Amino acid sequence: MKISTRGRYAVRVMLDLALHNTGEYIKVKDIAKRQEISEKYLEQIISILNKAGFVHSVRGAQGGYQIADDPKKFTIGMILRLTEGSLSPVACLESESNQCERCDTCETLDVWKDLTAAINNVVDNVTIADLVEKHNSSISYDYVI
Amino acid sequence: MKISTRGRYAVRVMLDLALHNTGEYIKVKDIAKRQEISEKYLEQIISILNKAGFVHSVRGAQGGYQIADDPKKFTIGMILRLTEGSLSPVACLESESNQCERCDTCETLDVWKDLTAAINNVVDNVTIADLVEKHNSSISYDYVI
DNA sequence: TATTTTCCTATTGACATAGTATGAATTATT
DNA sequence: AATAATTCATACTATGTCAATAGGAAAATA
Repeated sequence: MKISTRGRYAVRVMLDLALHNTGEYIKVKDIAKRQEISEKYLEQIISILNKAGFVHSVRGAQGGYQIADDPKKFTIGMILRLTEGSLSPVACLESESNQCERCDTCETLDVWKDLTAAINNVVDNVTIADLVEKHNSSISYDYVI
Repeated sequence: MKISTRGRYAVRVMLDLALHNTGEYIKVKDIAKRQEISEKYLEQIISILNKAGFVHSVRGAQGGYQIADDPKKFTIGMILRLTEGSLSPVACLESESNQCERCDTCETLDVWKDLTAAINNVVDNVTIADLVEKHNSSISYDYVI
């Protein structure tokens, strides 16, 4: 029941791009340095985000990445589902084709349905913008104290 | 983000033992047949339940297993945590020693905390007795219709 | 042309999952 | 006492995923 680094790093990449969205393109190298993540591994992860249109890229010197839309538009759920696949804790709830023959009489299925709903309810109601806001408010606390 | 067969089978074993709790000891072979799970694999899983005291066993001919207490006493969460380990989706929330150095400034940590709480809230509020009840009520529907 | 960057794909080591296999220990039955 | 039935313990295996690492091609800028 773990979210892999792939999914967690993807969220951090999106947040990093949102926080540093000055108009310039942001290099993987810089994200990797800030987030303390392997450059080469990050390349793979950001490539997933890129293919899905969550970020857009410019190649070559002075190239890099930008977040592709308003941070409000990206929920944690979207990012995790993209990078991790379905967040349902059992395969039977992913698609019709994954259903087993016991589904009709499965006494435990409702638990997994409730669990899936609870998970979705959390991750679909937090956006990158929320994390940006949280970050900014914690920054200003540092100032005040 | 998947619950493995180990955890899911463990829940089904506990439910099976609760449903067939006539006073006789129930053989792995019978559970395996009803649940369509490999006998040998089930042995390993029920052995975990046994060591934790969730079931108790009698060896030898006519031996087998019984659920060790009132089905109300066993939540899905207890069973899953026993067989799967922590249900927290990130390692940082499992124990002090798993915390990384970025914990203090980690903007995503709150999401994982909320997610953990949501998961726990579901699995800790469903007991084996609830599943028994659900099973019995669906049985009686079959009668009526 | 040289440099910087993204893009693409292959490979690797470690680990977990989902079993299978073998047999020892224990108890009831005959 | 012998046999059969059962749990208990441990080792093994095949497959897959994770978390990278590695090497270079393609594109854009300077």
